[in-house]
Amino acid sequence: MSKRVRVRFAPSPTGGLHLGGVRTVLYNYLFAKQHKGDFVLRIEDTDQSRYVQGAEEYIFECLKWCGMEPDESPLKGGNFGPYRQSERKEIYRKYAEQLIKDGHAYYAFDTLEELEKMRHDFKTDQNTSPQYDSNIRMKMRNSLTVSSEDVKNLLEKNTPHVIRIKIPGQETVSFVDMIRGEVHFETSVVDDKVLLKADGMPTYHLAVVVDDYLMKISHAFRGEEWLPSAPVHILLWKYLFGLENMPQWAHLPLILGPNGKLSKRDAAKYGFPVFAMSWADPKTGELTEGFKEKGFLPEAFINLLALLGWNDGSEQEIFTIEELIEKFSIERVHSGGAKFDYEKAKWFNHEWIKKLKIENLQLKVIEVLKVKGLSSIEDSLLEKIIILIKDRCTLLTDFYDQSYFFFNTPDKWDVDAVKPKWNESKKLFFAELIRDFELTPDWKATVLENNFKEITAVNEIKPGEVLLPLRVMLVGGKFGPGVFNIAEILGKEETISRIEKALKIF
RNA sequence: GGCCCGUUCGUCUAAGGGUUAGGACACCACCCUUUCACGGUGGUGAUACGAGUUCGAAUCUCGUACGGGCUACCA
Repeated sequence: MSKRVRVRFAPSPTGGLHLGGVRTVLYNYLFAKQHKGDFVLRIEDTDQSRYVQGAEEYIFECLKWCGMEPDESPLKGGNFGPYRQSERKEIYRKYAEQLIKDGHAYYAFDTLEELEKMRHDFKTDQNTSPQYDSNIRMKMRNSLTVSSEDVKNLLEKNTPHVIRIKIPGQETVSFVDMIRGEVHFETSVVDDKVLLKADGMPTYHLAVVVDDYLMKISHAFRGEEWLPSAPVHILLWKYLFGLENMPQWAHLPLILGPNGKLSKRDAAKYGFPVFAMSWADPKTGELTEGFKEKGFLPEAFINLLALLGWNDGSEQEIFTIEELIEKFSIERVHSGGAKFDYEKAKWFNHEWIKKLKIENLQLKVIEVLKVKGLSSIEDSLLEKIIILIKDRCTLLTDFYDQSYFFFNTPDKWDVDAVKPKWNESKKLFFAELIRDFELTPDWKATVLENNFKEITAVNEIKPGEVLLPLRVMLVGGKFGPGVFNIAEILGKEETISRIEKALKIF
């Protein structure tokens, strides 16, 4: 029988959560939900020098916004805690020492300067970045080269040291990746990675293996950048817990920017977000805008991310999270990296704005308008406006640009659009229009349009000649939905007052 | 440099040896629209290259080229 599905997302709290990270969460989440398994959030904060205040809370916020909350996490707890690696520090040393006892690891006392010297001294044209590996380890200062007596002494004197894995010299390490199939590595080109740092904290390599074991992780999905260190993890599994207990791996393709791996620089350079939510660096104060703040719906964000490297084989592109849970399959994830296309991302959002129920959309629009200083708008009024403009909105922020004129009487007009053809007969026309509107009992767009056309006919004016001026009078410029729809929503009093006000200027 | 992964329209991708190589975004044209959008119809546009296996290759194999990742007491 197969074991319970348990997956994890294991970010380190160092800053904004980017697209690739969210997609990794998503694939983990979909897989867990589809198999009625558990989705664990583990914080990998073993490098205190890179720890950033607030980054962990920020990650929780992002997952919440995306609607992918973990079943177990530092916040929520669970049966396999603690879920912060910094709080599990004591656990790792035991395993590292076990490895030493079994001859799979050793103490290394080399200082940072000595390591640097090694990299410099052994550097050749053939080997531009020498590694601490089976060829070099015997030339360094470690428990393989120093007498056991001296090692004991050094340890007793609390000499700073690390524990390194002893990678076998000639061995082929293979494993089956759920996306890539069988992958092989020669151990002769793998280096003796540090497992336990001088500060007693584990490195990623040790921590990921120990925690995946202790947390009973069944499937481990992570970014492709981890593929080169997979043999280290495989070997650790073999030495520590047995290959038969190892989770199944899947290395997800990278999400690329215009030039290689997507980065924060791309965001600044090309004007699209890379983080799920805005992130303010507490040190520099630098603010990077997120998809949420840019005006994306979480449904659309999830949807576009899911399709970046995966599809269900059909031509369907718009998926709800429920559909994704049902149809997702890790085997159909691509092996090649995907370049992020912001135009397509916006298209997804547009589709979702059209698809979303008005009630749901309304809540988001209220937020957007509030940010712009428009609050306490009557619900039924807002609903009418949303229905009228939603097809022309791609981002949630567009709802402001497409609707502010309903709430603010224009005080500036695109006079250039009107003035050149403005004349006395048009003035008279609008005077008559005002009189007509005042007497109109049924304030409906269709009625207004009919009356408008009748008056143009009587005055022998082409409707097109006065339609644009009317639009400019009502909204200030050459934009917006149908003029009579706008007038209907504005109401009789406001419509007439706007015409009168503009008439004084034109 | 070494190791690993990858390569179908500009971009995301479909096609489990036999299709006029399909769809979506973007782009272009036309239609709708007396604003701007939305929408509709159509169009331009791809199997990196070279060998092999096969009656037949985008699909399998090998090589080349190109792209990406890794090469820290970072994750």
